[in-house]
Amino acid sequence: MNQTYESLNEMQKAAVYHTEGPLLILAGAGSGKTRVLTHRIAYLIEEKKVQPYHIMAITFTNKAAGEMRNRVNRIVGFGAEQVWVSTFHSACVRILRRYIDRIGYSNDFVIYDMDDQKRLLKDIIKRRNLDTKMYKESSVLGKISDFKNKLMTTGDVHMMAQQDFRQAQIANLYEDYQQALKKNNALDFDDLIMVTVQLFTQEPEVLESYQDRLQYIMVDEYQDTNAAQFALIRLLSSKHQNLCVVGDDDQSIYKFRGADITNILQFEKYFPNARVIKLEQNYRSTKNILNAANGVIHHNMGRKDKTLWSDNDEGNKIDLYQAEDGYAEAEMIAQTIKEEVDFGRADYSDYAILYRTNAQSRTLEEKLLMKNIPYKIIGGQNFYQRKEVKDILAYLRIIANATDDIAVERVINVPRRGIGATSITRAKDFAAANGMNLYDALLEAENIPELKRAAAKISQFTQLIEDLREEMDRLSLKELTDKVLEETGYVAELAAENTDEANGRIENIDELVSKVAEYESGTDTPSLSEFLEEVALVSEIDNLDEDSSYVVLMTIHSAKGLEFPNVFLCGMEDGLFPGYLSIMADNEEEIEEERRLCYVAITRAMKHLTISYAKRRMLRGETQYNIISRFVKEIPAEIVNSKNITDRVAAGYEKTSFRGFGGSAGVGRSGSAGFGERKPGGNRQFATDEHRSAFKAMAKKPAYGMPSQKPAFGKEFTVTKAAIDYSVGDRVKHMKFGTGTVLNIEDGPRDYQVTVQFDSAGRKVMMASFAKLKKL
DNA sequence: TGGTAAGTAACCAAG
DNA sequence: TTACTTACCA
Repeated sequence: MNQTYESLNEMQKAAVYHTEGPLLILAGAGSGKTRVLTHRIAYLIEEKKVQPYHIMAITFTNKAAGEMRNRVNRIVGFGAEQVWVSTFHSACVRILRRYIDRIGYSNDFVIYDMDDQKRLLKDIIKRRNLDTKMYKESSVLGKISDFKNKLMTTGDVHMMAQQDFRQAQIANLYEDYQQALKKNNALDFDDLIMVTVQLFTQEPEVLESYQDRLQYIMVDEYQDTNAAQFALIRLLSSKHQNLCVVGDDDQSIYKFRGADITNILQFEKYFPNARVIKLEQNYRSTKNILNAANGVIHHNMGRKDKTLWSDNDEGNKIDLYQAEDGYAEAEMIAQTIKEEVDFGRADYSDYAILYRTNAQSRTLEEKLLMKNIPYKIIGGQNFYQRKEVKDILAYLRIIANATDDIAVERVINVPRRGIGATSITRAKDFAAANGMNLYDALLEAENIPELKRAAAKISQFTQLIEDLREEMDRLSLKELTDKVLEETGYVAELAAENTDEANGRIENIDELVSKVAEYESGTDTPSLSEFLEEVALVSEIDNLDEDSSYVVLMTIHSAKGLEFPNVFLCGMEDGLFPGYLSIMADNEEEIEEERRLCYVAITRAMKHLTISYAKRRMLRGETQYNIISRFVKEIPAEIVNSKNITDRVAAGYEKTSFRGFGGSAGVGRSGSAGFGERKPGGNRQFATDEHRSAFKAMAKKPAYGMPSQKPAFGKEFTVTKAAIDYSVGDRVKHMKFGTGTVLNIEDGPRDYQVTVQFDSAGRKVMMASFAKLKKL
């Protein structure tokens, strides 16, 4: 036996050697599952002499697929590129591009993202004359997504709705939406999976050809699969039965997008002869970190019993900081990182800052910027979802697919051509009345009497598109894109604006052009539609580069599957994490999902975990007072090193921040709107020079060092204890939360801490002086 | 009829 | 705090 496999532990070996028949690998966090998967592929090829062509590995992100690909290449060498390593979505696109015409679609379909979906559905809701308050696109879209994830057709939904009026309306919307997609020659993300399943069920010989090809199938992050994905892999593997899934029920955190945890909990039911192997040895984290994670996750019921253990050192205790507010928390994090890097104890790339919601990134970003710490924010808005990028892509989409109404509507008046909402509506009505696509209607503009003067402008637009389309074959993709920019005058308009924001947008467009060029030179047979497809399927995490030296900021969701020597887990407050909604839901399952998320966060850390929370925090414009997260309390106290924030950054924080930069709530924030880095969108990464200039730009902003901020310990901090006229048991009224009962009053150093059980808003802990409670 | 200013609702997480 | 709708003016 090749010594490659000798480095594996017994359980890992068992998983690698079990090649025939269904196999469920329950792989705890950091237990080396990717290693097992790659070695398993190597083993199949080298020892079992399976043709690489017969092996498929499915992951959830392109990044994970790329990594697996590299690792397999490294172990196996020649032939490995034949292994099909892919995400669910790209695998389905590849299958559909080839065969979707068999079930009545066109092979050159486009892929709609969330934004496109919303636009499409919004229109449909309007056309059905429904109250847009009652039927919001996002919630209807959520329902439709659920239907598709469960493989429910419009017929199924109608059937289910029966005499439920609202449900029937939603079924109608679903039906209209599917029709509209088809008319636009488009599929949404969920369709990619569902339609592939439909293809396989309706066209057995297509299915069989894939079954014969894909004799060994492996699925990573199996706990995140939904019913449609499960159906897909079940179909594919049903002939040869060599399905190996790897997952961890404790890390199932995507219920909200349809992940069905029963896929993993009941795997043995679906595959009675399945072998189950548990990987419980963790190679990633210190004992303390692991114990913290175990302490938390053991509070969940209904999980497969397992306990992660480790041979690693005990390591440091978990640091726990309490901060006055979100700014102080961010300051602490930035300061700690800076000190440790300056001392040469670590590199910036050793750090990740994790949070529950994307909104938290702003404050952190601000503080990192001030301290010249290079960072990268993952998430928020994907590069390809930014307005200007989507606009240009829309032009390309129209050129590739004239039936794409959404793209047409998006840019028909961008840049301004004097074609207003009314004209567009009239054109759309005309198109709808005649069963045409919008673009075809536009071509007829001269013959639509209602359009009057707008007709000429519309013709100019269609002429522009027709010209571009005509040149398409003569030009490279890059040239075509340049041509679009030039002919539409898009960049020219932005350039004329000459604001920071407009210039940022131009930069993004330049970046798009280089991505086009990059794609073109890196592909044998580049095509516009393939480029658009790639663009539709990239995720934020895909462009995380481990080799660059920057601190990474991201949500816990994005962090799944990654690891970092040092992790900051911030915003650990009830109401933020676990989220307000999950607490309100009064449903233990929701809290359990949040708890799993917390488990994922903790287990990202290899050596050092720092948890922090703030006494008060600005959230969508108002200050909130939250108590420490219940999850923190579930970590065994003896491995927690509890510190007050001032211990850590006493000098740095109190002297510079309070006075100069407004560490207090309210001040400082206002400065963020204008500095140089504010190109619209999410991904920013700073080299030192950019930092410096951004810093300068920021320093100029009057908001910083505002005179209104009284010398240190202004009124924000030295609160005279309010004379309170209520006591425990009294009924009180709060401006926002309404009426409630006082549960507890604690005498704090600066103020009274009052716990109130509100009748509708739930339990809140607040400072008496801020809460301004009125006795009833 | 199209563009702009004030007013209002929203925010969890993502391929 | 921000993104988007409604009301209003040219």
